[in-house]
Amino acid sequence: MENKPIARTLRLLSQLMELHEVNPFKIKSIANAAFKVDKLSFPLAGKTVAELEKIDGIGKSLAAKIAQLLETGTMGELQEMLSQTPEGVVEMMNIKGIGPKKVAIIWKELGIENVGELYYACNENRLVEAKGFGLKTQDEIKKVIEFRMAGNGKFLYSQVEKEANELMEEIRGVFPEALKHFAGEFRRLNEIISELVIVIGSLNQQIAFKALAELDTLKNVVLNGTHISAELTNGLLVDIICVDKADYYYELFVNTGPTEHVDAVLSRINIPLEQPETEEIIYQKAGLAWMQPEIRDGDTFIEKAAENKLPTLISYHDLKGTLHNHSTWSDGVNTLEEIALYCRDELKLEYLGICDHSKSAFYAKGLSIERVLQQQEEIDHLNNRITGFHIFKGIESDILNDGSLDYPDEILKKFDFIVASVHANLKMTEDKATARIIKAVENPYTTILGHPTCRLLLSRKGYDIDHKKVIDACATNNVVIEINANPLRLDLDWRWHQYALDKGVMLSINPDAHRNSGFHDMHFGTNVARKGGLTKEMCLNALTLAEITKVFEKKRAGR
DNA sequence: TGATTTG
DNA sequence: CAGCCAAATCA
Repeated sequence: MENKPIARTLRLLSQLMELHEVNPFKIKSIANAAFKVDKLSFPLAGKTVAELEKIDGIGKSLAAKIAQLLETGTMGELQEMLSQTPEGVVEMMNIKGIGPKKVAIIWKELGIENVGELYYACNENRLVEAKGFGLKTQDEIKKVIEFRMAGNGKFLYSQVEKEANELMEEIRGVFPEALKHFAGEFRRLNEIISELVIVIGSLNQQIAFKALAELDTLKNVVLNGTHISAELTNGLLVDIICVDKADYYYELFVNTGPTEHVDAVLSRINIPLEQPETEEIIYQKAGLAWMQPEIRDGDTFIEKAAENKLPTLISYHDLKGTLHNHSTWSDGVNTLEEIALYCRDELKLEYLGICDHSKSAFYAKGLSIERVLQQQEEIDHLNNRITGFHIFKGIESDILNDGSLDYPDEILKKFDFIVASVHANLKMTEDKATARIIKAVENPYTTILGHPTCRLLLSRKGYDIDHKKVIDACATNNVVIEINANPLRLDLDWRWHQYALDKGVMLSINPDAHRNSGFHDMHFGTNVARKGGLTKEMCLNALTLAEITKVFEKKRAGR
């Protein structure tokens, strides 16, 4: 078991204890341990009880609990608590805006036992009756539940990828001869997946059904004509379509979708389309260059395909460095040196931009002015010691309420580059939020605008901004926009990439890594950048060390 | 820590 | 009765 699930289990335990009003000191120590476990740079699995006890924040009783969790997969105390709590009540604690204290009131005072009932109660205006709740909280809860309902059954690409590939491997194992490929949203590299579609050619559906029903990765396998519907173990719907070998490429094209794209392409074909032998032939007959699945969403690229002017999409291996990352100086897990060596030796990158949190981000151990100076000293040392690599001094500066950055100019001056992003006060009207961001973009010290909308996919809407105005401001002020590569963010949304690129705004695929494994997220960032049509020429961190050094210097000279 | 909501 | 404080929650 990895540390993440351990931390999650401990947090759940602490929340349940709070719900059931257990001794607050106990709750505190468990919540604290959950936080600490999540921040450890080494795995807990395999440690003995004695070793566990030595870890800061873990005492005798917690060591025993974690050992039990590692051994049995659960904890007695947790099971005990869960048995005393309706499932729906546990689920309510995942709703942003209400914590254990408020859930306890909803459950015990109002007798509400699941999210559906809670939604109903909001609509009936019953929540305002309870103490601690007012109209604003009720409205907020209602909105959050509606957002969750809209995302029901949907998964992040990152949550699907591993299981999807395992399933494909299994299918390959069972039917090595058959043509087969992902289609649908997954093939188009969409950030959110509501159904996993696979097309198999040259296979009888009866035979396929029997074999697939045996697989461990699938449940609820049902045969329905040429379709086999099923679910992954995580609950994602799977649609496996069995077609004749001769129809395979046509069906693959149609089922890759989206419908608007398929219709648009097929409507350009006048001659009968007889069982094409590749997807390319379909596009060719439509007078189009073949389009990668990821650029088939929207209508931006069809025109370019007609003129044979499709962009050469960026790929992961074009990335030469990584900007916007966190170290132990703020809320990251790895030390500066560990990160630098990992980037140089494992990822084969030329440079690293370190952007720990700025001083206002208290919850993330944001750097005081003094700590900024100390960190920069350490970076100088490391740059002297570590050869064939460069660390840029950056900061992720909070954009404060009024749009200003988080340090005085004398300090801002000391950074090689600055990522400016919003973290607090997300409930703003579109006008105010846009003005706030634009003010930050106009600041001569801002190099990159970080996660522009602050959204968390499937979990938080983020705030509305006038994308055009913000992008225009970036164009005039020579500010790069981040594609935050965290699979929950992917913000700037790919639907705005072309608009930005047309305005001459560069984009940067930033992992926002808080641990070395977080650099992997650049794959997800690259996926959506491809959807947006990003080329390596317009990607800031695809520049070589020499090139990006010049870009930073030029920006600094311009202020 | 600091903002927001509520009582 | 305005304004302040305390508690819960989030980032």
